[in-house]
Amino acid sequence: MSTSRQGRKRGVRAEVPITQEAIIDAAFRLIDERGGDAFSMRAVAADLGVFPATLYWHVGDRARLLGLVEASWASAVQIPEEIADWREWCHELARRYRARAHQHPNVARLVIVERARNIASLVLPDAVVGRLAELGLGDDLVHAYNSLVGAVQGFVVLELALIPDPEAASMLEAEAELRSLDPASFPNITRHFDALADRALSVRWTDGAKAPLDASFEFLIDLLLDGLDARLRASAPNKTPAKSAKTPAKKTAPAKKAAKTASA
Amino acid sequence: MSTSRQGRKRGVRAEVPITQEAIIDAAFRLIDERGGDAFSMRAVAADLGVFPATLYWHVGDRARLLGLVEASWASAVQIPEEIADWREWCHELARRYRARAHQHPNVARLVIVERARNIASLVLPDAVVGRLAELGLGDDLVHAYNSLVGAVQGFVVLELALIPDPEAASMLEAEAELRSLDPASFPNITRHFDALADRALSVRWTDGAKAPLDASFEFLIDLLLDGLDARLRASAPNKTPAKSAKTPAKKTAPAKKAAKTASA
DNA sequence: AGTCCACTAGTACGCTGTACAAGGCGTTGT
DNA sequence: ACAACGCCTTGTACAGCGTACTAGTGGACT
Repeated sequence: MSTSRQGRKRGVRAEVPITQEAIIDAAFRLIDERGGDAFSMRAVAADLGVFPATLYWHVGDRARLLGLVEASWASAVQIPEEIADWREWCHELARRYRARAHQHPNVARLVIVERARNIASLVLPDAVVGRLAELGLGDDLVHAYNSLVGAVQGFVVLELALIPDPEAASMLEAEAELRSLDPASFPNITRHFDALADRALSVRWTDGAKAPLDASFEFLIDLLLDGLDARLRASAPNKTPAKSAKTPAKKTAPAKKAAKTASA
Repeated sequence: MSTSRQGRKRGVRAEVPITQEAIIDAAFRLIDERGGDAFSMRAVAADLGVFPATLYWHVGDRARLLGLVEASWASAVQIPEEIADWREWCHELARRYRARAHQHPNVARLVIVERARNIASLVLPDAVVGRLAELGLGDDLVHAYNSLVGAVQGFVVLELALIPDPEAASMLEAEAELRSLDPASFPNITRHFDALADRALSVRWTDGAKAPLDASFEFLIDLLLDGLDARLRASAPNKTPAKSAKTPAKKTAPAKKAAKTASA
């Protein structure tokens, strides 16, 4: 990785110019390829063949760099266009958000929780607020927003959370430990072990990046949107704010793009 | 905090015996009072008036100590008894879990995401699995479990996530930054700013521990349980697996303990 | 009385984030 | 043409981190 050892003179400029974007890219690659634990100011500087203080000159401290990495990560998730039905729109955005997280799980792990606040990370929230505001939720707007965002982001964080440590031995050890749980202490987990094994949030030994919980995520999103839809229906029974989805439960709904007429 | 400076001779036992529980308690108090950043092996050792190596003798490395702190934290949330209705039961357990997190936010922040896996932290999952298994969800059991656990834990994690840093100055700065967002870039957030200000997940400047999102949490739980209930109703319309809650939407449902006859 | 072992003092190594002085180079002003 | 300034980097330094490691004391047991 390290492109060139330090052999330059004192104030000489690097042969390849050190820009803020180059530093962000290097940090992103470092985290992505070698994991979050490998990320440090020194490691990023070494990757660029540069002393650590250089990073402080260009981007600032560690938290700021992580914030920029977050912005770079989040900027790749596109806001769905041309989806008229608000439920399909929310569903698709959630899918894209999670897909981006699974694309770079090491980055997502660091970035979603640390949440160094930066303006760039507000474009997704703004889009969600805009779509929900059309529904006429009134005072519940902020609660609907928090519920959707919190549940989706939170699920992804927990799904991608590291189990114990990246040693292969300890993974087998974790599996053996879970398989030999005492039925007297944990009667329910042991009884339904086959249904839960390596698929339930605390009953697994494989990383969420390697064993994704796709079906559970779809289930969660459907649960939330069904609940929200029911609430809308109850408060205003005969006013369809958008193309109301009739099928309430059928999961694996194909994301067929509903006509044009987006962005009222 | 530090009880006694190092003045003892080489192999002499500490005047107050150093047990595993004492170390866990010291770590818990340290994190709780001075924040997660203040937590280190050396700081815990200093609090006990002892050298760091002593901790490694009694509990092992940092990850293991954090796992024990998690167990101590989680063991205080009691599983509801004598609540017949499964929805009220789930709601109450979620409330207690979150209440425990808000009781020690600094500890919860560290512990929920790092999730050093330990057996002790499986008693809550086991209880949830047991209650959900009664509903006859079939293959959806694991998905219902993941949805509830993921959403609840995830929401709490994001709610308690630190905003930028604990300086008072930067909080005002963050507020000013959010108040002066460009309406051209973020039209929806700025339009509904009054409804979102300091109450929406990415549009706030106060710590979740100081400004809890109670109403949003209740909203989320209702959403999830309503959705799950609708799913049950749809798959088996005329079989009431438990006392079916009739009111689907009315939030701020008082947690009146429904009769006895728990644990079938 | 002798032996062992549980347990702690103390040291050491390599790592971290980040502040700071020092100095070379391109650009600009005169 | 020459001087001065300011950008950008080198290099050093400091305090703190996790965690091995050795040394050695006291009490318990044989």
